[in-house]
Amino acid sequence: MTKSPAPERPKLGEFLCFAVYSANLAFGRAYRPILEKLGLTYTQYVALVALWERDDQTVSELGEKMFLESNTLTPILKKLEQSGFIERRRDPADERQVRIRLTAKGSELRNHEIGNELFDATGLGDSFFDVQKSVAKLRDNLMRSLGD
Amino acid sequence: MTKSPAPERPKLGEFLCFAVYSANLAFGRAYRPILEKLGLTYTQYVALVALWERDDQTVSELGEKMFLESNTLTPILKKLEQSGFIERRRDPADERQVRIRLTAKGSELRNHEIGNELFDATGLGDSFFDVQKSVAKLRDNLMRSLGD
DNA sequence: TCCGATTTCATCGTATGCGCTTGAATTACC
DNA sequence: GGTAATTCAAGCGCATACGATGAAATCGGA
Repeated sequence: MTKSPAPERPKLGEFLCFAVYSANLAFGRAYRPILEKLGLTYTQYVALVALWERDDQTVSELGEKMFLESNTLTPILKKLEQSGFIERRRDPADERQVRIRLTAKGSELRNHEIGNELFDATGLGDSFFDVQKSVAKLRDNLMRSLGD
Repeated sequence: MTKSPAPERPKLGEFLCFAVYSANLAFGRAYRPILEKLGLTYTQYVALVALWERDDQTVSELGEKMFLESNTLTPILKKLEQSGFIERRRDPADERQVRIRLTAKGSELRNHEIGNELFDATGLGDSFFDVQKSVAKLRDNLMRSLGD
């Protein structure tokens, strides 16, 4: 959306949703060549970051942090398993759940300093953190508005 | 990425790219039920907004505004044509180019006030415009860093 | 003029996202 | 304690994104 009192002819450049959409495309393009060298896609990388934060999560837990459902996550996790970054195993205590664990190969990547070179590319300087917080808040507000 | 002096264990919640990624998911989910009623997907809607701003554009021109290439845009525009929102026609003066024009049906939607109800859902209040500008700037900086 | 380079759109294969549905396992409830 | 409801992962179809490639039209220099 644009703003509360909408202009007669809304312009793409005034849409917050489009700014977010296109910034996401830009991040995807910026990350791709970096992650490609490691044999990772962006979403796979996000899953690894979530697992570095806490290992041994179920698909749902991981999905909650990534804002994804199992139908999206399952194929991604299977790829990560094929590539040897993680292990997928049914929980013996509750066979409905699949627990995701990092392998040694998956843990190692943690020290790779993957996206740091992109800090400068954002060109935000000191406002980096403010923008990060604002966008996270925006996301949380939108997500909450869906749940009601 | 997170910040310049990286923490030992980067947390998902500190990533600007993840904030943008997940906010984009949230917008997609917020828009879906609204656009569904009109028989539009989000990307199709963006294409229409760009055409409302200026009608009769080539695929490349539209792609520049939407930050998309013809390989992504072509199937989307074909869908919009099938749905009767636009017309696709080769430019007689240069048969390489395909010109995109709104149909009457496509023009009408302009007055539909589509995303305005989402303004409140963002929960940003007065900072809405600042966030919009910051994220657009972020996108432009990232995109520029790719072009060099 | 002629032919190679460039431009423009389109096709193909891969990887998400998501709604819908299925199927297996567990829990709740009478 | 047996059946209904719930939970959880996964399968399927559709709609983007994008790199690589192809094909047609145009351009430009010898």
